[in-house]
Amino acid sequence: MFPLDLLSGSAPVPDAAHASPLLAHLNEEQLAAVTLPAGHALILAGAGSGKTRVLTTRIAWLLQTGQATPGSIMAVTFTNKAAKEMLARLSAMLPYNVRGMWIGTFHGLCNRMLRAHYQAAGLPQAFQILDTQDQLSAIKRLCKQFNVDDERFPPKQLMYFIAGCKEEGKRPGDIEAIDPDTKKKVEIYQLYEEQCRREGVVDFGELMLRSYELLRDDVHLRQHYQRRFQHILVDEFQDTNKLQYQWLKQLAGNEVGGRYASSSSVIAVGDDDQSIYAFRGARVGNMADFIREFEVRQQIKLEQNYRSYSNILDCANALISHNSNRLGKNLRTTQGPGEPVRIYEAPSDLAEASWMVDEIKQLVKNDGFTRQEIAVLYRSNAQSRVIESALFNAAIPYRVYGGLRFFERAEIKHALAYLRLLENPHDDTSFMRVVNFPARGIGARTIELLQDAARSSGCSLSDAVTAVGGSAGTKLQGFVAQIDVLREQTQGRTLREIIETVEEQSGLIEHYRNEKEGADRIENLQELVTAAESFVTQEGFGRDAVALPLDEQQGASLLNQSPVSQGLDSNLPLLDEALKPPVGTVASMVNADTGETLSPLQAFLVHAALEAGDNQAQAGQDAVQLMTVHASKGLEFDAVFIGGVEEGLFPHENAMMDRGGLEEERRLAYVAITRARQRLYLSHSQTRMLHGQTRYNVKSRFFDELPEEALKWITPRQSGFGTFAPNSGAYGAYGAKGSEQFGSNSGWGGKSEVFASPPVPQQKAQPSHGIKAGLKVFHNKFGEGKVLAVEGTGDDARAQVSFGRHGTKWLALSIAKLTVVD
DNA sequence: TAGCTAAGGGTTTTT
DNA sequence: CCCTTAGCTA
Repeated sequence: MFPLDLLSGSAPVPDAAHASPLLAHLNEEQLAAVTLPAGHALILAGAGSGKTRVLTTRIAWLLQTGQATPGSIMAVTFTNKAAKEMLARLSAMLPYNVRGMWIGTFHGLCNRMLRAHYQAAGLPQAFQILDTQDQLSAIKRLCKQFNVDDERFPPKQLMYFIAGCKEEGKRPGDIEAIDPDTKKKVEIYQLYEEQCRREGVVDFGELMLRSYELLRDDVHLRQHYQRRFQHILVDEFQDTNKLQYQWLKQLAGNEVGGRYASSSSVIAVGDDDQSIYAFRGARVGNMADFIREFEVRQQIKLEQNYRSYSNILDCANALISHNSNRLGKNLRTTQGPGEPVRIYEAPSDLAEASWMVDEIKQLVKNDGFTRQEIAVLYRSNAQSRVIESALFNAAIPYRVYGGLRFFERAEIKHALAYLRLLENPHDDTSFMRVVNFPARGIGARTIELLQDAARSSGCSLSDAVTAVGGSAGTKLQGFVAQIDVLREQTQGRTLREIIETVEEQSGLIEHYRNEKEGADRIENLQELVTAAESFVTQEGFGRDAVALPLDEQQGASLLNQSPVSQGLDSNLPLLDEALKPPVGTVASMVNADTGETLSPLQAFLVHAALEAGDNQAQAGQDAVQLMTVHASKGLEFDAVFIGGVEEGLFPHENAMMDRGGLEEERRLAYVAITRARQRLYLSHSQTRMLHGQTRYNVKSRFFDELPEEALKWITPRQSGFGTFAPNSGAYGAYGAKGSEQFGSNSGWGGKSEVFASPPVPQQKAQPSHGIKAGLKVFHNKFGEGKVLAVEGTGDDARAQVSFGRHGTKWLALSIAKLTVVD
């Protein structure tokens, strides 16, 4: 579809590059990508093709060959994890400190830019960042204040609306609202913005949007950064949203007649087949737009896979080939076919889990797999429960990814709220969070009075306490006084001392000491102190910026040599911190206009908001890894189980609603499959407990899209058809031992329906229509389907029927003609 | 104001 | 089925 132009007509690669040990062991595709000549380029990096290696090696190569200086490079990633990995690999390759370089997440870099130019951006110097929780509570507060009907406008929905608008680059004034509902939402969006400005806070979307607007509207700043960043590298480009792409365009250079014909190079690295975040605003279309708008001539495909055996890759390739509008890519390996992909059909989710456990036991005992190299992946979190309990009962250590992260925990948020109030008493979100925690006898009524007072005088809650009379007012003033005392007490103390004092004096520690489940929370509060401590040392606080270690001096001199600086507008008061001697990330906290630095506490609060911390629970030793398919992206394991590969679940029924939903589900399956190095299991279950009721699922259509030659069905033959003895609730678990002797490409559980219809749940009264959950029925339009549930009686009776390809539908039995199939 | 009970709602998720 | 939240009562 697009011309693949491998280095043809390109500038000669500097000689030094060939001699460089950096480039050793790169394959042809990788080498081409690493040594791309200046100019915009797209690298289509397949799963397991060494994408991160290419990115980091490219940066190192640019620096080593003198084509770039550290200050002229910007590398953007999506997650902190990816940014950290890039930094770690780079610092291993380069002889100097890389922390001053502009390598980070979109939000991290926007934050850095806004800190440096807070005045131009119209922000207070020490603006705080709202995470999603904070944002929601801010919206709830606002809705209460302005009597917004939370039935018609649920705060969550308003939050999605506002975040969505910002991701599209839209301010309230940019939205064309015709219907009254949208008009109201825009009005609330406007009020929310005013509230944020009053309180001196920004949400995640605001970081991005404000930074974009700053570049768009300030020609000097824009030109400065455009001249500076000669090399822009973007990771996971398929996950960028509209605003992020626009932001990149501002940095990329001068738009001439709709084209980005600047001297800088934008290298976008991504994989359209692994785009799984459309639901949160990611636009795969940015890849095609990038090719068109930047007139990309250099496209390189990294298709050599270093992860999996070919049976696994054949499955992945075959599956994804069913998608349309792909940029086109086929993974290959030199590793040979390896083992077949095993497919298992279970009678129930319980049996599926218990089969997994047996199989895992075998893998560890007989096949030499380590537990931490075994992953169980699932489409939705709800599936983890059965698997967890099966693993738990078998005493197999496991670790579940996802859930609350460290800085999102309630006790941590409470402590942070106190800390934020020390910095900014007008932070009403933080005020509300802790004004009555631990309990101080300040209840809803008092808060209402306070909010009324604050609104009528247009001030913050903290300033309004004197306006509330009576004992309520006394209590409120007591709280504010307590914060003031804390601020006084912690003046000039180290970060560690500040946090310890706050945790103790606020009464948080005491409160959790009296709570029965409080021990963990106290431990976390102590962990917060530790986290702050390592933040201070790692990030370079407390060090004398003048006494730079040798590596940093080298880095500094390199940075100062930057030829880019000559092109910069010296009349601008701005100075990029990376052009000055770097002091770790602290440098990013230097305010370029005034030279002021954020205090360690301020910087730590920014860090806490921007990086929610580890996403994984107890870092147990050698544990089986459990996670959603989404969470598995970017990871790899020796053995992978993908459970619940069923219609309605994977592909998920809700995903089928929106356009392109099925294709995103398929990409999701593609991501899941390509996680496996050696062994891959796909399983589906005939019955599954969901929302308290048993559902009958047919196996996923994705099975039909896999190549038979690479598969092996391992469902054991049952003694007769008694698997579904009517009214029997429990199904025995199957031992994996010897199960494979039944495996064949066309055998049990394959293309043919093996098991009889599911059992009919026992019912007290038989409805007259004769439709019952579990029955197989026929519909003139949708064909054969399975009844999942029946509701109501008489003319109101309706049934939920899963029609496979046509999805799951609710049908009124008085209207729809359903006939029962044997 | 705090603690309990009923009701509602339940893809996927990073910053 | 199970968790979160809202509303109600002591």
